[in-house]
Amino acid sequence: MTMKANLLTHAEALARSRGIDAFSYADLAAATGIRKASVHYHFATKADLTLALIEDYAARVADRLNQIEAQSAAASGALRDFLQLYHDALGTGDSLCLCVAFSAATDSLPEASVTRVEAFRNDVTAWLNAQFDRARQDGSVRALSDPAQEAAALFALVEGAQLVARAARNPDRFTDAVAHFSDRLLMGAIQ
Amino acid sequence: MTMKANLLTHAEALARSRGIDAFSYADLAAATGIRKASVHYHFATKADLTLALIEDYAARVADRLNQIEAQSAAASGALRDFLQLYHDALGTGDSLCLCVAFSAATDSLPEASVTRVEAFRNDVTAWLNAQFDRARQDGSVRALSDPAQEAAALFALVEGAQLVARAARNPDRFTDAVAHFSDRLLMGAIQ
DNA sequence: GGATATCTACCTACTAGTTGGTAGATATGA
DNA sequence: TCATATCTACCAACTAGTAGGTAGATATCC
Repeated sequence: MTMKANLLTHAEALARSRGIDAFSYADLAAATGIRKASVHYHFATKADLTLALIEDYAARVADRLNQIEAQSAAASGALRDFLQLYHDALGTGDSLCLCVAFSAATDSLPEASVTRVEAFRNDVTAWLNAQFDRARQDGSVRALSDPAQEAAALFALVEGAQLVARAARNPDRFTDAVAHFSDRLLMGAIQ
Repeated sequence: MTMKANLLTHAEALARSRGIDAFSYADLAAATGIRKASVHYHFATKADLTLALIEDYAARVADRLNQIEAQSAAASGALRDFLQLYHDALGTGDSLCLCVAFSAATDSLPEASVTRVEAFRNDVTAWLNAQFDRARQDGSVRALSDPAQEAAALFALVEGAQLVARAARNPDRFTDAVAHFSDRLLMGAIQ
């Protein structure tokens, strides 16, 4: 792995476990074994670093969502995988998805990153919307209402569930919070 | 108002709009017109300040929830007031409820405050649980499942909806995210 | 009543450490 | 030789927190 990729990996882990405000170039230098000035060589400012973080993250999540959509036989299956994805992002309960971490610290983020996070949120919500549209066709979600409404609600639910689970340092809290929604996903023969 | 109360008011506003990490004793001194050392006179350390903040906040919210419960003729009315309370906490979209702000910054909080926030979260969830129990009696919530499950889901939903609305600087996003739940609250003759 | 002592609420001036960021030298490999 | 990647050594600005002092209100004792 290149040092740049290595720095991004460590920065992402730090941002997700501590928050963007709560890690420094010194932390990053210590984690990778190079000097602080060398970190600045790869990411001139912290604004550059946060933007690289969110872009890298958004690309990976987009790939994963496309993959989930392609693999799923019904909307319910895709939504179940989506819940699993956000559950797994918690690790042992000490890590948030980067979007939650960034949303919580909007004020200390440069404008470009704020805009990029907003675009990411919109993309994920649009993906959820598409799944609920599918569900309207395949009938794999019980008691379905308006897809856009469902998408907004589910996105807020998983973000909030992550926050609660991480604060309690217990990933089971995520499962508890989404249980009611999970129950609406039908386990039809096709999935 | 005493200077101590004044400091708490400003500190709460700063914590809710910027986050706990993102305001300093210098900011607080500037906001209240006294010197930094005088802020330390009232709150010796930032740990003391955060604990005072959450205790003050928890007491006020508990009072408000008791009031809501007492005033409501049906569970659906209490839950509607609860949604309104969290909606209003957003202001014009630049402020979170203190619980969300503190949950997002668990790592930079002293242990005592983390514990206090956790207790607050449990209290609010218990209150929601009680409302869903009531709903089981008065039938004012449509498609009701297990009260504990509903409480965990609704709490995560409002926290996530706050995060999304604040990141987008638009309180309407909160309303969108909770719309699906709102629709389940019956507008019976008793409320 | 008047002296003494204590308390509240603030002050100026400081410390030790951290932050993001820079200048310029040096090593490494194509 | 030249670009890439690293280094040492710094900087100004900020952080929470401390030391030591003061004006004025309030209590206590003779």
